[in-house]
Amino acid sequence: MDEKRYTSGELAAAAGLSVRAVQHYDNIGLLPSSGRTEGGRRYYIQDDLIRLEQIVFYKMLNFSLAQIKDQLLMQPNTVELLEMFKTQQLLILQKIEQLHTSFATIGVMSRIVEIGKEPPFHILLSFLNALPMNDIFAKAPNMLTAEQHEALSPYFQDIDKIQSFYHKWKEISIEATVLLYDGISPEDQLAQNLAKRWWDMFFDLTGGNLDLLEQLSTLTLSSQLLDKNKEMMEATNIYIQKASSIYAENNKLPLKIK
Amino acid sequence: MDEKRYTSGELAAAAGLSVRAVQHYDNIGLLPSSGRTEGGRRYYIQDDLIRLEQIVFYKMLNFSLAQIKDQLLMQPNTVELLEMFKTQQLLILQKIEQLHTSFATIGVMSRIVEIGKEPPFHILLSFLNALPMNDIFAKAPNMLTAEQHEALSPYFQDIDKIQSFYHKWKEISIEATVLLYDGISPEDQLAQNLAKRWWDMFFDLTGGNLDLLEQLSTLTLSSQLLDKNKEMMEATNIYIQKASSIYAENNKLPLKIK
DNA sequence: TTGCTCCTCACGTCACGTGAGGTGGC
DNA sequence: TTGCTCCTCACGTCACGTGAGGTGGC
Repeated sequence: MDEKRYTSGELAAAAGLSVRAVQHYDNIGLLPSSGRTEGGRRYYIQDDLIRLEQIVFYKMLNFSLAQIKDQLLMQPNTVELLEMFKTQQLLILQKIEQLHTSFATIGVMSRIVEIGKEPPFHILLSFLNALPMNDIFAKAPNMLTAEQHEALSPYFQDIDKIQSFYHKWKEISIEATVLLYDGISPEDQLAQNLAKRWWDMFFDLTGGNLDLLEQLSTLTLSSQLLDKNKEMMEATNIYIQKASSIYAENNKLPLKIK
Repeated sequence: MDEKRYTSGELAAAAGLSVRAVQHYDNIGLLPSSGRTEGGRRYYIQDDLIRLEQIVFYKMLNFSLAQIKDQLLMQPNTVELLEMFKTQQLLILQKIEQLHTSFATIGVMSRIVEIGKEPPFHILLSFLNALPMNDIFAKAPNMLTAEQHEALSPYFQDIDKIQSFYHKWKEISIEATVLLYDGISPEDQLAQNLAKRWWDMFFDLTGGNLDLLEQLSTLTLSSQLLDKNKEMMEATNIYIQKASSIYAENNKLPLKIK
C-alpha cells in the first residue's frame, strides 16, 4: 500500500510557504525530498510535512535554518534544548531593547523637528552609544547598590514592569540630554515636564509606595562606559536630579533628594 | 588656508565604523569622498564627518542606507520627515510584537520540554498563524466593542501598559491552547494557575478597579482570521473563560462572567 | 627601508525572490 | 492538445566582512 504523496507545491501550500522555499530546503538538506518521479519532480510523504511544520515553527521563533537543521531537529536532549531556548530568549530581549531605543529616539526626533529645531545629531549619537546596549535583564543587578537592590526586588518580578521602567528611563534620559545641551534650565517648563514624567515613572513602578521613592530616585544606570560617554551620562543624570528636586519642592512631594 | 583632511581610516575611527564601511558608503554614493590624493587615496573634510554622523545615527534608528541617502539626507520638509518617522515607528512596533510573540512561545516550549512532553508543533503553529500579526496599536480599537472601548480608554493611555497587557494576553492564550489540546480540564491546577495569571493581568491593567473587571473579562482579541484559525481562537477563548469563572468562584472574586 | 594604511577586485553571508528557458503530468 | 505545475540555472537582495595581491605615505 502506498503512502499519500505530496508534490512540492502541495507541501508548500500546506505549510504556507512558496515552492521556491521548499526547493531551497531540499537543496540545503534541511528537508530532503523523499524521492523523484520518473520525470524528475520532487515528491514528499506525510513525515516530510510534519518535519516541515517543525521547521516553520522554529523559523517563527527566529531560529536560523542552520540551527534548525543541525541542532533543533537532531533530537537534542532536554538540557541542550532548554539551553538553546534560553540563549534564544536572551537574543530576542536584546533585539527588543534596541528596537525600543530606536522607537523612543524617533519620538524625541519628532518632537525636535515639530518645533522647527535642528536635531543635535552629535549629542543624540553619543547618547545612544553611551546606553548599555547589552541586556539590562542580565546586567540590572550590577547597576544597583545592594541597598537599592533589596528595596527594589519586589518590584522587579514582572518582566514587563522592568521593561516598561527601563524604556521610560531611556526616553526621559534622551530628552534630558537634548535639553541640557540646548542650554535649557532645569527650572524651565520643558525640564519640569520631564521631571513629572520621571516621578510618574517611579510612582508607577512602586504603585505609589512613597517610602521607596527617595531610595529609588538615586538610581542611575550608568555602567561600564567609555570615559567620554560616561561624562555625558553623568551630566544628564545630574540634570535630571536637579529638575526632579525642583519639581518635588514645587509640588510638595513628601520626599527629598540629595 | 586648507581645511583639515581625514583619511578614510580616521573618518571610520571617528564614527566607530570600519574602513570597509566608509569605502562602501563612497561606492554607493551615500558619502562620496571629497577627493583623492595623487596616490589614489580617499580624503574627507569636516562636513563629511558631520554627514557621516547623521548616517550612523539614522542607521541606529533602523533606517536603510537607501532611505538615508534618498530621503532623510535630501533636506526633506518637516511634514515629510515626520511622516517617515511615524512610519518607521509603526514598523518598529510590529517587529517588537513579533519578537515578543517569539519570546513568549519559547517560554511555553521550555515548560513543555521541561516536563518531558512532546511539543505539539502543529497546534502551536496554528496558534501563531492565528495571532493578528499586524500591529495591535493601529487595530486595537477595532477589536473592542464601543462599550469596552469607553471603559478601557483611560487605561490604554500608556503605551507600555497596552504592550504589557497584550503580551500577557498572548502568553496566557498560547498556554491555554496547549492545555486545551492536551485534554486538560479547566478545573485542573494547571488551568487554574493560568486563570490566576489571567485575573492578575486585568487587575494590573485597571490597578485593581473591580468595576471594570467584568466588562474587561469578556475581551477577546480575535480579529479578521481565517475560518480555521478563528475556530481555534474561539475554542481557546472559551477555555480561558471557563477556567477564569471557576477560579473566580473558588476564590470568591466579587464578580462573575457570563 | 620598514611597517602600517589604504587601494581594488571579488567572493561570501542569509533565505529565499524573480525571471529565463524548458518540460512533466493530468 | 492545452494549461498549469514544476524543473534547473543564475542573478539579485542588504550592508558590509574577509581575504588576495598590490602600493601609498610617513
